[in-house]
Amino acid sequence: MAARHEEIAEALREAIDRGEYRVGGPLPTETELSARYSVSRGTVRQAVAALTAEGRIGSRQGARRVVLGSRRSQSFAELRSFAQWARAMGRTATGEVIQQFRRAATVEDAERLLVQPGEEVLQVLRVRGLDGESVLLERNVYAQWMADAVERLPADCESVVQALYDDIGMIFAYGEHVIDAVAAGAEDARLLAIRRGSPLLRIRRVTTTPAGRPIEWSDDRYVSGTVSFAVANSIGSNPLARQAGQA
Amino acid sequence: MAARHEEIAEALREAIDRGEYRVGGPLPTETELSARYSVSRGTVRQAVAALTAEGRIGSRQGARRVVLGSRRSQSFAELRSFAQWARAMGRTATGEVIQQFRRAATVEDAERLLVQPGEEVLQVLRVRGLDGESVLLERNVYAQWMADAVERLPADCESVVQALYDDIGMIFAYGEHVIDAVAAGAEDARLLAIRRGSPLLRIRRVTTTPAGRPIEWSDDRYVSGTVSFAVANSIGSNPLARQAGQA
DNA sequence: GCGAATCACTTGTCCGAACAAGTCGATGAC
DNA sequence: GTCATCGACTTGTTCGGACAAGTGATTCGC
Repeated sequence: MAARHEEIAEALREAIDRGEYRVGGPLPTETELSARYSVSRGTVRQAVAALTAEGRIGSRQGARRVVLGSRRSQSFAELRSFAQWARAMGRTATGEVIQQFRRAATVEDAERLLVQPGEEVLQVLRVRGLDGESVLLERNVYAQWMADAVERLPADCESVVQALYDDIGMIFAYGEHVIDAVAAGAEDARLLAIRRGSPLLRIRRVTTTPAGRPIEWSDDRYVSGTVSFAVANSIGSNPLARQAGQA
Repeated sequence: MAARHEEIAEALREAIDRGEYRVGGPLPTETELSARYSVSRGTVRQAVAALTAEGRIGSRQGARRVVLGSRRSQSFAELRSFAQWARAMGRTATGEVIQQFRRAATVEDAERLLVQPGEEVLQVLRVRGLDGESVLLERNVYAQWMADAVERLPADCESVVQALYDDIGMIFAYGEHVIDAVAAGAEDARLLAIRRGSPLLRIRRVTTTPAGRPIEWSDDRYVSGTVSFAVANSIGSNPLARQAGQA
């Protein structure tokens, strides 16, 4: 954290969590904040824009900004890495590779990974746990240029993202996620030790490098009751979009 | 749409959808865009910041911005209104009130709606359909100051949000949502005409006015396979946060 | 007493400038 | 051929200013 506007944003977050600014109450004006932190109004606006995007404060032209709520849960540790998130929550993540093999890319694979159909891809099936309990079944398909590095990982690798960063400097920069609910199939039920037909929260995503190159796509299924996702939206910006159901 | 930076953002969105900028390819530089649209660099940055937040483009210091993907689905029609979303998808939404009564606020109600425990609230149970098929069970609790207006609505009101806006100018400005999966209970199964234990996608949310005053909280349960949610995240900003499971 | 107009204040938009930090290809040394 | 250096280019950060647009309390007229 170097940028001044990030420091200010963090200071405001902490002030809200401390209760310095009451929920439902007003935030100081831009002019007052710029005086307090000795920065220009533009820098203050960058800071409050971040809080607005997080749903912590509301903003309307002409009126003071309003504190909408304080984040009870750790809002760090986001979608990126299961292990990082677990650690931030004070829990321990485990992982185990059940199946791993190379195959030719299907049309679907090719479309998501921006490669040619028939090109080789690496498919991996992992079960992941939290404090010893299995909570997540992960089906990943990696692009060919990533396959070697993934195959070198130990079968019980705790954090894939971290390991790939340490090994080859790979950064998972962007992700696109589709969330829905499905019933556990036979394989799901067996590997997660739950009953067939149990509800699972399914997240399908495509991850890319900072340069926009697709790395992998994944089908993650969480056991009901173990994990939930939170998102804030405002009349101006809607980070989450609802889509019609289709497989 | 009046602001220049919004016009430019929309122009860029359309250009991406048209394929003018290839997926995986670079966007023009800020300097070039500011020349093309005859605006300052700051205005261009506001425009591209919007696309970055939507996950359409990636941005790194020093390198050109990259097109990450074009939104296939209508990215308008967001979390706000079920009916508005359905209409945008070219489908027709229906709604029917199953149950509606006033009761004293529980501690939980009071916390979410920022009112005193014991104060009167209005609870409503609705079933909503898409093209005649029941897909959503909605349990709402409205704050007292909203109760009269809600009770005046017809039982088969198609769009609650729209009706409340037309009646009393009420605007649903901010929402906080928690998403998980649950099994259908007895009541869920009966009202949605599905088997007990079927997976449901559950969205719990609190909605507030532009001034930050809580209007209602809601527990929405979608039949599996009918609706999914999409969200994009980047290394810099994560609109979606994962939370540990707890009821 | 009550509604309408007024007005100070606050946020939104846009400009132009300067410098810092990072990327990426070209150049050059070995 | 390979690798390090360099330099042009691009995005990130911050400043200061000006005006537009909207809010909310006060004042005023009736």
